[in-house]
Amino acid sequence: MFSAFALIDCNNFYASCERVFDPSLKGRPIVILSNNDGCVIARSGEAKELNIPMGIPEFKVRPLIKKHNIAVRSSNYALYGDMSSRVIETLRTITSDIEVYSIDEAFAGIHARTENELRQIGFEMRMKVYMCTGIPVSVGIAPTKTLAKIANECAKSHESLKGILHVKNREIIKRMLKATSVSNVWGIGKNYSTMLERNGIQSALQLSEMPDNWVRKKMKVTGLRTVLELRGEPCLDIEESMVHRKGILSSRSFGSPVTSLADLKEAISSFTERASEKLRAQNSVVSTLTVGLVTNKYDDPLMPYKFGKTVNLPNPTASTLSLTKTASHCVEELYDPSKVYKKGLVMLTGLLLQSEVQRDLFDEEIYQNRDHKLMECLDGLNAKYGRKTIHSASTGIDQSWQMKQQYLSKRYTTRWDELMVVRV
DNA sequence: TCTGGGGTCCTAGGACCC
DNA sequence: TCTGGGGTCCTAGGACCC
Repeated sequence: MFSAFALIDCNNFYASCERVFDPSLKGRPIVILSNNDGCVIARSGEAKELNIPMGIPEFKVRPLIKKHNIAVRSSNYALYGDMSSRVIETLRTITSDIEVYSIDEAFAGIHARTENELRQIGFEMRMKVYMCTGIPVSVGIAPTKTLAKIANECAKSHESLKGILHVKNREIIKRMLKATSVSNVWGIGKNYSTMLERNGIQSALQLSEMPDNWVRKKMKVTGLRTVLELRGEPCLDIEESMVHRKGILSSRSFGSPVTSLADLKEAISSFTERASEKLRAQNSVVSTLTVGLVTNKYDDPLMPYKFGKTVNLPNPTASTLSLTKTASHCVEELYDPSKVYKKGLVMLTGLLLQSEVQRDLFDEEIYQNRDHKLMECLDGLNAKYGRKTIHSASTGIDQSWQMKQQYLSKRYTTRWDELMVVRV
């Protein structure tokens, strides 16, 4: 029996999603902007070729966009999220051993009787996902996750490989690592690659040949794991369920600068509502809430621009009502009328499973008793009739702080009223 | 004019305990 | 001059990912 790790990665995922529903975009360069239409966060192959950098503010490439008639879209997470689940569902028909790693990537454990069959499985994944969803994917297959990541990169960048690379023996692995720069290794970020290059280490192969204790000292245990994986020794396994997150963050830049306390409270209420929905979705309660307000960090780089307040909750809860109240108090304490706010955030940490919570001896109106049923009812209605059917009045009506989404495409797969129209 | 939004893991150091 | 020794828990911050 032969086993290996496969990494399945959607090619230019956001751009590909837009293309599935708008064929006029085929062959045309596309960029997708971050929330609030701030930065470029995804590009089609054509846009990459035009040297539009990842993460660049949109206004800096506006001339280029005009010049090359580049299509621009706001992030449409309703669409991308749904397409992502369809890709995963398709993969699950091939193997159940799947770890959803991000919105556009999944690891799979694959097993076969021959080496050749492993590669066949990769082909099947690629074909089937494209047929069922219209999304092109690349597949890298290798003895460890870290090597599968690199194999995937190669599969994507070398046309002759037709979107799939299976590295099975030492020779091929060595060749691949020699051609991979250390900064492109999964787990090696900007800081480590600068440090490594200072020490004369440029390729992934060189890194894999460094002594264990040196790596351990310079890059901690996580770095050592990466190196072992490069040598073909698996340290990371497929993690099938990541159901319970350890922290929940809900934050947004405002569509336009906010100065009034009332607007801030609305915005923070709205973020709190969203965060507590996520909290209840994983059957947890929270014991620590942090509210943050952010001003423009580019105004004066020497001045503080982040202001936060953290509250430990005596009774862990998942009630939107009680969390919103606490968050509002935090805003009142943080608020400075002389400041112009750009962004707000709500962070929930110290999450506990609801079933594990210790009840407070003296508090009779704890979450389990009172708000729990109300929240259940509210979540039920929103699940049935769509998000925000019922929501807290404290989140405001006109929501002038809402983010900009000037170039949003339709939610083709999740809204009846936004279905694609086909002419006959 | 204009600069994203989520997450994870690990470690060092302080607080506190006996 | 000199100030125990061994733990645990928590938090902040740094590193990374997409």
